[in-house]
Amino acid sequence: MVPAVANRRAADELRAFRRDAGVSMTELCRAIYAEHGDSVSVQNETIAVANLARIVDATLAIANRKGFAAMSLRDLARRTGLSLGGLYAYFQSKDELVAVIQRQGQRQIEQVLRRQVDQHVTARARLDEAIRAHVLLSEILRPWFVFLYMEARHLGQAERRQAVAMEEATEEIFAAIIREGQADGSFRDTDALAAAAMLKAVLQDWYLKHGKHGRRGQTAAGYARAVQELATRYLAPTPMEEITV
Amino acid sequence: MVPAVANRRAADELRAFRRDAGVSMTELCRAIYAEHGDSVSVQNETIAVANLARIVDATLAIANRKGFAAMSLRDLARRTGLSLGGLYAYFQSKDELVAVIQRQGQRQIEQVLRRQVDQHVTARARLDEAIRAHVLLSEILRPWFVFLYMEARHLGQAERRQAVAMEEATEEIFAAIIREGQADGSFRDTDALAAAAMLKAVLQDWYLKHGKHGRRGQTAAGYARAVQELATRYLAPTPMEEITV
DNA sequence: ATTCATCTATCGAACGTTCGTCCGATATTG
DNA sequence: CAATATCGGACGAACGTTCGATAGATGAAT
Repeated sequence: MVPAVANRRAADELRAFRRDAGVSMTELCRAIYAEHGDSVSVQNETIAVANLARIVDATLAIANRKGFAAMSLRDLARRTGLSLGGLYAYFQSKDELVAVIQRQGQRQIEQVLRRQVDQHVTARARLDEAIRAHVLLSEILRPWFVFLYMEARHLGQAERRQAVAMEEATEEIFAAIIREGQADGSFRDTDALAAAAMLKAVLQDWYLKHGKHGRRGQTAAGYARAVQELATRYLAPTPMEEITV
Repeated sequence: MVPAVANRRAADELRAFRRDAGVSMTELCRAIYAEHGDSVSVQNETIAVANLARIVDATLAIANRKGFAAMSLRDLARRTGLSLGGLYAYFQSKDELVAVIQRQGQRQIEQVLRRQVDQHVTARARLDEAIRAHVLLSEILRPWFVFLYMEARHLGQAERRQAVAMEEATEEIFAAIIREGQADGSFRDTDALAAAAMLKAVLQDWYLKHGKHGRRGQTAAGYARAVQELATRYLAPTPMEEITV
């Protein structure tokens, strides 16, 4: 296939996923407003969600570039167009802002991942879909994924503990699928959790090193296929004559 | 093998590597003093190197926990036992401190990696050694590796550009070995750079998620073997009868 | 051996800036 | 006109950085 055609197909696949998965900045901010409405003193939902989206968008953009700790609320005010005082109508403190983004991001990501995986039956298909969904979702919500990864270690103890738990839950989705495949003989017998951890590391590279992959002409859909192939080869049942290693 | 025995062997391997590779905090700080002596106003080398070691050690510890931006020089003074003014005998500004640690860390890591790889001849042996050396070195210098990874994006443009270049150079070490193996038929034909990138992602997981691996009882030497197996299976030449994919 | 002058490494108070946060004033809306 | 949403200046705390003071070591002169 000509590269240009492959790129177009990859873009199509991404667009279709975005539509089906139903994730967007607006949707996520509506969820934040619904759940943390107490912290938001603005009553009008339309206004509140729109401004929350600008605030979250700007926070992710600035924090991705220079880190949340180095982002000042004056940076945030400038980029959102709101004033310093105006910002405080949407969160109680800078610390609460990072906590809200963390919690809502974790929840949505895990939801989408589970929903996508559950549309398939066989272990092979479920593993491929988990990989594909993770890459495409992290492409759509890249700043959000980077923020969750980079800022988790700077949270308070309780919040950090929960972030770690949520991340291991995502890993366990992969491990469970691998164990299913081992039970029905489609995957070889190896430490499922360790295999899941390695797959996850490769999946995270997609959004953490986005610049590099982009420079190399890699697409999200293409990367997903490469990781699927890695999983396939790593987990392929060992032929009898090769057991003597 | 009983786990306790395996753990002991793993610890032995790590100790042997530490001795052979000849890397240590003191050695690295001696290199910093030799190269950035202009910024250090302290003449006595023994004193200077000892205090540099305390400063670098404390910087890495604090930055790993809450990020370099959130580390104040008062934090650093408390942990090193030096005063605010005393710190400034060892660097000209907080920004210079992060830049020095970055540059010296990058240099030493790449040196050790190349030296270890060049002790072997065949592509298989060189790849296995590159993987082993990366895991063991990142185990010894874990705070340093984490610092390089997490704080690179907060540097100035010029410094960041160089950090990215150095990281891709490390990746190219792996890619070159894979190409050698493809040329002599010991590895299958696939995108060598993409394969190197995936391996590197898995290698980075070892130090970025150190807590998780530790909790699961994984050792550095054991992790290295797991990654070697991943590389072996992913790069194994495809048997004739399976080509019809 | 003692003294004194010099040099070195370290100290910690102080400076100007910027930070997160608050709150009375103002603009906008139904 | 009342309610709501936003504004921007002000506040104390904490920041990176500077600099004159100081304690200890060194070495030459007495």
